[in-house]
Amino acid sequence: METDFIPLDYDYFDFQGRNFIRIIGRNSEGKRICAVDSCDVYLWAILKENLSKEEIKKLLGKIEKIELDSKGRKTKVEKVELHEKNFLGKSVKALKIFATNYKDLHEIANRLDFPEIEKRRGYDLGFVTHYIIEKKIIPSHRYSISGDVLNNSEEFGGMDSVFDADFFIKMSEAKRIEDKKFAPKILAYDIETDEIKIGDGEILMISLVSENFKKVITWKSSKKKISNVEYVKDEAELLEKFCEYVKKISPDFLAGYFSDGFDLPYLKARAEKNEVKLALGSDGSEPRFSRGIEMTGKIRGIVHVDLLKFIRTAYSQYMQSETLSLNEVANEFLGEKKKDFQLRHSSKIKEGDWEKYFEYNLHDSVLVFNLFEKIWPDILEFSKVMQEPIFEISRNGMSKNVESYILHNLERFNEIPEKKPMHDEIGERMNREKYEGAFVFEPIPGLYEDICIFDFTSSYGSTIVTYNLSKSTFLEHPGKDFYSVESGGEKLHFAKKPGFFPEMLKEIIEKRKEYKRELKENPDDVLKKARSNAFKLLANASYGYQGFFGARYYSREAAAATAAFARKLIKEVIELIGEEGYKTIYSDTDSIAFLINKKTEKQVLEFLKKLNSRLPGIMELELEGFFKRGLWVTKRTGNIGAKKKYALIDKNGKIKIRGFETVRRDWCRLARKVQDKILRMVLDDGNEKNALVYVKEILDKLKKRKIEKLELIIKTQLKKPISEYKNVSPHVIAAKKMEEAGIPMRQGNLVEYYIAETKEKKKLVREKVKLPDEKGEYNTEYYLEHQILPAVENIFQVFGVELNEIIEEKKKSQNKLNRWM
DNA sequence: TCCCTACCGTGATG
DNA sequence: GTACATCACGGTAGGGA
Repeated sequence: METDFIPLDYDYFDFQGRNFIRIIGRNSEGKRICAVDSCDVYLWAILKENLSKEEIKKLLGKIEKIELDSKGRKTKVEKVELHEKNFLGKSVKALKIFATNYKDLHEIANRLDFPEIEKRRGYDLGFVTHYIIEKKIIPSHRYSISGDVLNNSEEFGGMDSVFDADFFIKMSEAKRIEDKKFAPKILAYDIETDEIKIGDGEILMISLVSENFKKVITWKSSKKKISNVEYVKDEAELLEKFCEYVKKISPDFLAGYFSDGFDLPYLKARAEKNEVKLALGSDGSEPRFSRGIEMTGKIRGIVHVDLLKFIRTAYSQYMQSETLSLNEVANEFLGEKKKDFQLRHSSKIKEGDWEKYFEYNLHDSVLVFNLFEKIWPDILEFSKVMQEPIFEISRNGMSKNVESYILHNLERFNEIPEKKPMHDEIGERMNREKYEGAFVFEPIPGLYEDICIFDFTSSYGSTIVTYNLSKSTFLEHPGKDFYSVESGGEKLHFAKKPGFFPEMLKEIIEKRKEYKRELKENPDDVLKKARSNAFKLLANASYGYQGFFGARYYSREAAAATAAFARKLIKEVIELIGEEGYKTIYSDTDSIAFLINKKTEKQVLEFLKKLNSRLPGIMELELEGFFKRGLWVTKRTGNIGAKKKYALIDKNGKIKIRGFETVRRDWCRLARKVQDKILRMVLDDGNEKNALVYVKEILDKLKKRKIEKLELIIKTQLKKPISEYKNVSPHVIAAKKMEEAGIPMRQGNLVEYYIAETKEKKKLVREKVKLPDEKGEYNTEYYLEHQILPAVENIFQVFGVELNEIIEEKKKSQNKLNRWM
């Protein structure tokens, strides 16, 4: 049989002592294909230098004789070949040692303790990754495959008859073909339960949403007929019905939100309690969970995607949302919110409210479904670019993604993969001293007019490429042709001969530029946008990757040198900008803000061109924008300019605020709103007059308690378990109070509280903490002194206005007035 | 008891 | 499973006066 096919889900099994890959995917007719394949299994033994032919031959003979008997599986080294390879850029002689089973590679590596062998590599990739590298069956691309169709065959122990697929193919050939649009079958799901802790309460309902399919399954409430709602007898039947629908719909993706950490483990736990099998897998198997800090739930044959995880790695740093709750994320991506419903224990839900609860539950799945469709192009491109299955790329952090990209591109450089760091090595790396990071210019506080901002495109990425900075190009002792830079009082040297890491990164940056250019011509091209985005993220993460202690290609020297070269260059550019007659007012890492000093925008752009022609390597400056005004303030402690805090307004009146309390979620809404408004007024008007009137109004309102309590709620994240805090800060007290109220608090939870008036005089803020629904009056003095004034004071200071004095004056005059009356 | 400083902790920038 | 360093600023802990 021959068919086209998009591989989506990969796993492997053993049959007669050998490894087989099982790939589930779909063809263009919408049929579900399960393809089985195998590949060579091997590891590398890198030989010491200057071994004679004789010695190598002898060694080969010894290795070929290795036999294993581990865990009842008898295997042996099948074949050994000698190859000319590269390892960390150096050419080496290496033995390719073939084995029967991937799981035996570790054991074989342990047996290779011959003095002729320098290093053993390539046995810690995982079989799926190894297979993809070996056979080039890259996830999410389209292939034409051929092979025998298995139908009730004895082969693989009769697996084909158990496995739910339209075709079960023993793959004999595969070739990549031109891609066309692929619309996967998605099923979104969401559960509602009585308790938050996994398995503690009953599952009340499950909602399922797919293309033209909406359903809530429940065993609660009287069986009033409501469209989309299906009633079952009890929780056990609910679980079985859920599995039944999943099987019937047979989706490519089962998508949830925080479903790795909640929905799926909850379902599993309740299934165990009810003694029901949660047969979600295509072969009737139950979901499997990985142990670890963060759980992941895998379903055989269906790709389980927890959207929260992908959103966290791919988007969160560029998002506006203050939390990654479904409500906020859906609002930002789709402009849709969750339905309003006050969640409570089922025993407290009145008969008439159940319908609302069902709607709420169903709508959550609708949001998840729509979210999936929205971010699907990015998921698909990530998978294609990193060449790993969607299950992995949707969960991996960016360091893992960078590493996947590297591993899948090593062969072009004839490179043997480096190993993962062992436990002790990770410890050593973590204990290493921090290196110096970016340069930040200390601004002189003030309101400035006519500002231009330049920044370096992919600054650190371009630096790595320009100066060839990587583990394999780092020179312990400088040789002939090298780049060098000073960092932390020592000189770091890197060979000029291009290394594979900078070379790969160069390709990434070039591709990113190419797709970005194409996107400019055709802004609606979703695919190009996704691809451009994937390469952008990859380029941006590569610097952090080299400094990351868990990286295979970790190089603190390369990371330190990257920061050092970037620091040096930006200082030189600031110098050049000054020589041209402009005045730099601020700079942070890769951007420079300067006054254009009565010159025209055209002149500035010409200067930019001139600058670019003088920059080394692939370093490139681009125009960030021209701005009408900009404001820089002092730090609250000391009279120097605050870094990482400024506000800009462009010619269209568009405002950009960085670092100010306005953009920080741990300040109350009132303080943030007032500061935001004042910044806007000051930037619009160019003076403080109107802003002053406004702030006085607000202060007045606050004193008269005309501000709603909701505006004064402070939100802070609990970053670790309550017991681990050394300092008992207000948010820790609030978290403790919530626990006492029966709300389990875990790290990552957002704590909300306000500061209240107290009968006795209390010194510490934490003694005045109350939960939002706790009775009490808000503490006007606190909000005045610790929220509003701190947020606006130094803005007025720029104009020589001391807000404190004005308030004091007012008090004095009022006192006088009182005396008169 | 008050005051000062070191340190903790969160959440920003890039 | 976990990319990096820099920075502002509120708050508490804890010592000295």
